[in-house]
Amino acid sequence: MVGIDDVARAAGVSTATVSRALSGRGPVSAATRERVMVAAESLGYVVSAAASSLASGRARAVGVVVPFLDRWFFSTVLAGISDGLVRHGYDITLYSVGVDRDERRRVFDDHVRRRRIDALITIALESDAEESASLRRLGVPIVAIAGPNPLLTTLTVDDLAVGRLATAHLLALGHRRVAHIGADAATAAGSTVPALRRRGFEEALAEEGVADAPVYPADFTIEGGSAAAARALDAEQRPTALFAASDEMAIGAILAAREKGLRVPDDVSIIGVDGHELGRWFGLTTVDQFARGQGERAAAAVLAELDGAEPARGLGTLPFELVERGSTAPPAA
Amino acid sequence: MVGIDDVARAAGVSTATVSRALSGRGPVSAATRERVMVAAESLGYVVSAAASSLASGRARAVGVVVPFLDRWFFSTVLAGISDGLVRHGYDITLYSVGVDRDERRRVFDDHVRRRRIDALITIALESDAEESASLRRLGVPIVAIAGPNPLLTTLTVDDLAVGRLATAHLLALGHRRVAHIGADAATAAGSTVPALRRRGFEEALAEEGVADAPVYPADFTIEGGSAAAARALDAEQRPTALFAASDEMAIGAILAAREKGLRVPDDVSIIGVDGHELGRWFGLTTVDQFARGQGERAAAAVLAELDGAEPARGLGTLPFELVERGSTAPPAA
DNA sequence: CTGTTAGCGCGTTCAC
DNA sequence: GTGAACGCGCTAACAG
Repeated sequence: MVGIDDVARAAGVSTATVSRALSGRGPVSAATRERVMVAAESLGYVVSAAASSLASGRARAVGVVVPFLDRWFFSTVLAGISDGLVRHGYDITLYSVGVDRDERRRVFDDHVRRRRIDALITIALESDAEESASLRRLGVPIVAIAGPNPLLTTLTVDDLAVGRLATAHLLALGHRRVAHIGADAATAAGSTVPALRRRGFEEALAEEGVADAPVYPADFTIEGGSAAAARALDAEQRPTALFAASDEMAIGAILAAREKGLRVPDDVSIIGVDGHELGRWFGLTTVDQFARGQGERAAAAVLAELDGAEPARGLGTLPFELVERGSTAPPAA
Repeated sequence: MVGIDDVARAAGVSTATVSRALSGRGPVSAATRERVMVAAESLGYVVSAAASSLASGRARAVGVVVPFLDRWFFSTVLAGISDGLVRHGYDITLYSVGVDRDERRRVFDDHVRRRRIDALITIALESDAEESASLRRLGVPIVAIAGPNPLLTTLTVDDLAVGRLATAHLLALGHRRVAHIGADAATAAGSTVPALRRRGFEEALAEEGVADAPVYPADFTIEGGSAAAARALDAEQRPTALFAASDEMAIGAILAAREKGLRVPDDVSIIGVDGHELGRWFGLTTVDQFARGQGERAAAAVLAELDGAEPARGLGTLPFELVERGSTAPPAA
């Protein structure tokens, strides 16, 4: 392997100078730098990340923790993160964790901790106090794309507002028999993304005096959305509108409606949340949350902190926007 | 930071013994190992990956290179890889590269090379001789999920056969006016996945004596598939069946057909390739290639080589299977 | 089975 | 602006 001393010899300087010239930290005359770079290039030298990291404490790598890799939202956010980070020369170390608490502990306390990373980004992890503390102990900037968490720097979509916006859209069209597809009663108690969207739904309805709107729990997949919608549409008092807490569920709902011979939006209006690329093909009205942009912003936030900026603890508010397509309309008279 | 000597002191042994006890390499008495592990646990010690990697040459990390993160096939394969690797204690370093040759060079020659990884998995990279050589020079096991490449260990789907299978299905149903949505003429010359699928299409038709089947180039997205299908279905001699080289394009084709008021499969049969989870919702007949399984197999192959197995150069053949759903049927009389 | 010792390859003081 | 020397934290011989 060609090492730093090979380059030093070839350039007729010391290893210290090579290090300075190549890393850009510390003073080196332009001429020397040039000679070093030429020598390094012609020898095909690249620093050893391990050695560099050990000696400097920096790693040029950012850890990213996701709960799922094969769901649209997460892979899209990840793509945004990658874009933002790669341009600045950072590598990504990927950690995929499930919901199992012990597995999560193991990933955080072993894998993440032993690998030197300069910063960490988590997506939709909803870390409790213990996990947050464990993360902070890593001693690196952390950006969590998740609900507000005073213990971490969070990039947050106001999902309560998202839920209200979607519901308000339905109400404004004149719907009063509305059902929700999303968090079940148990999780609704917490402040996870699904819980907040559901609560936004309930609050918006309450303000309008609409009571007893049913909620059909589902797991955020097309399949789950379809099954939940099927139940909703079979109800005695069939709802005239459905608010699904994700686009994948909303698409499932559209498919379920079609299977029942119901027309969207004539017989039932459907709105989702996400801005899934598939949405436009279904004419799905949705609240777009710009997933890719979230990843890019997380990357930018992390880079800013690495540049010495103060951690913007809990300040990052992410945009969202109602996108009206054809799946919602006033209820049939 | 708590280091190995803290543990050594706490356990009353040398650092070498701690290293041996914790890594499991080298002889340690059960009693000593136990004491070391307790000490490590109570101190919250974890090895420094950088130091360990520097000293041992191993990194407990595998690099994964993908061309896209936010397309179903790639994120699904990645999920499979992650599953397979994480269970064995390996971390994943993720590299996302575009098609730009210079960018690819930079990623491979700088990022991948400087970071110590124990192995590399590439997905759909179709590396030319130069890139393959550059990869081999890394000196670690490499598994490429891609077309056969004598320079690398490849896990290959026989895409020529896939193309033939899909086309044969259409022919067996009695279709003779068939069109393909996939590789354009320029790329069809090569031996990329799209090119092979297209050639399989052409060969199967030729054998059946069907000539001049049109090909409509598209970019493997729903949108591209939809646009290509729209052109195909507007043709003078409208095809009775469409073979799209990916499920996303096939879904686009179904949507395009619907928009034109054509019924699938009554007016036009459509078949895809992939096994995209969405397929079942569209009743899409397809050739499933078990994306997640591909990732798992790549992980297993890499782990086997790391365990000392011989690189199975170019032997890995991946399964595929015709999945008949409702989007194909005999042509209308 | 265990301890001692010498690096792994580089970044960083500190003098010059 | 540049070089010498030390040490980052750990593992791999080698002795014992």
